[in-house]
Amino acid sequence: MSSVFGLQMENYQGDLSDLVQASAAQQSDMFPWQEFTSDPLSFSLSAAAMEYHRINDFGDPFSTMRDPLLHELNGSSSSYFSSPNSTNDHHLIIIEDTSSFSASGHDDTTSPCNIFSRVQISHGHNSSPRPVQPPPCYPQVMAAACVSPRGHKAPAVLPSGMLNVNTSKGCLIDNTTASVPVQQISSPRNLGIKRRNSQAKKVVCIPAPAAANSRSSGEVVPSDLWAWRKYGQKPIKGSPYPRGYYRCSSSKGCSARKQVERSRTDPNMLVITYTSEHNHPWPTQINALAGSTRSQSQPSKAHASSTSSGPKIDSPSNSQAQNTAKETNSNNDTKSTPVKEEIPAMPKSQQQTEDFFADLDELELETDTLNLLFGGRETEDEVLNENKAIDPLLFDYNNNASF
DNA sequence: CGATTTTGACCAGCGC
DNA sequence: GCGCTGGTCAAAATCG
Repeated sequence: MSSVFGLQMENYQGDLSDLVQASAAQQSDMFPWQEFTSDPLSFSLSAAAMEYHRINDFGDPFSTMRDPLLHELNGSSSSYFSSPNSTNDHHLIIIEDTSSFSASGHDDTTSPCNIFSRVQISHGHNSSPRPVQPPPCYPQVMAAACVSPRGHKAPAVLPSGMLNVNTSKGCLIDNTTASVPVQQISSPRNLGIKRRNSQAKKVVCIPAPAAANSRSSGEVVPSDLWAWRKYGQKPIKGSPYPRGYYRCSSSKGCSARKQVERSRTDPNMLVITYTSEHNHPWPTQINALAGSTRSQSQPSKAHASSTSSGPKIDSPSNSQAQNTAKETNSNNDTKSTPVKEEIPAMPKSQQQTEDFFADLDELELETDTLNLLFGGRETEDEVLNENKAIDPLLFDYNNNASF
């Protein structure tokens, strides 16, 4: 299973998938990951959780990006998680990019340089990164973490709580030190693109869990904790894979959108582009249901083979689980649904990582403790922040401790 | 019946 | 100005 996660600037000049690859290569060059691969898992979930909370408590430009898959990438620090299994290391490298690249090669000058993040999980140190030249103004700050696949229950999900991202500070620094982006600002055409791409975007590159077992035309959409409704699909020039367009269905009026497409260079990778922000908190058990997709409302079916107990509709993570189940169900559907999440068979090499996620229970406990440490939140904003700070996936992990 | 997915059509921006 | 491409809309189909 591919193990590259990437969160990066949307407005990167060139193919996003290429960027993903480039990111992997660059990061490998920039950071001696192998030095981390031996780090015991104990390194730290707790430390990461602490850092995560610290980040969220002290604010972050991404904090407004309530997408659970995104905002959790906020933060500063370079915590790193390593799989106990060094032979199957999945390194989540979170990089915050300060630059603003236009997907069409133009600079988006309106976008704060630090509103985009880049997350990436490099392959294990055994893998040889491609000698790709990093794009201009590449992120100089990153955090790394080892993220194990969710296994058969939740593929391609970013364990938000596990992620630590560099704060905007690093980005700002990078931005100021970057020598490339400036030159991209001038073309009059940029203005047009700027208008179109004026909204902040985040690109998340994650492994396509269903690549191995999905339908040939199928696409695995890793679930995040939001409810998404597909409103379009378009073939993308230069890519054999269509791009799916989704909008948030958790709340009416929410302008949050995301695009899901496979990397043209690495079909095992999914490039998810998030646009706009959610104007509502994370899906609660109520709105998660309300906004859930058709398949999401089939928890019983989704978890039919699951050892978990009954439908899980009481947390955002459940929504996610349902999303995952949704994709799984799609395999059984006679109707062909190109864009579906699927639950990949867990590779043996990843089975060991289950322990890793099992440990997340402990992490959640620690998270709760941290919440206490950081004081109670009584105002609505505080509650909201807390909502953003707590990784719903952690709940999912707990609820699905059996996987 | 309500919500979602599918898919062709439409629109806007960009390159030539 | 025209064609290409990407993003969105909306009607029909689908599903529980």
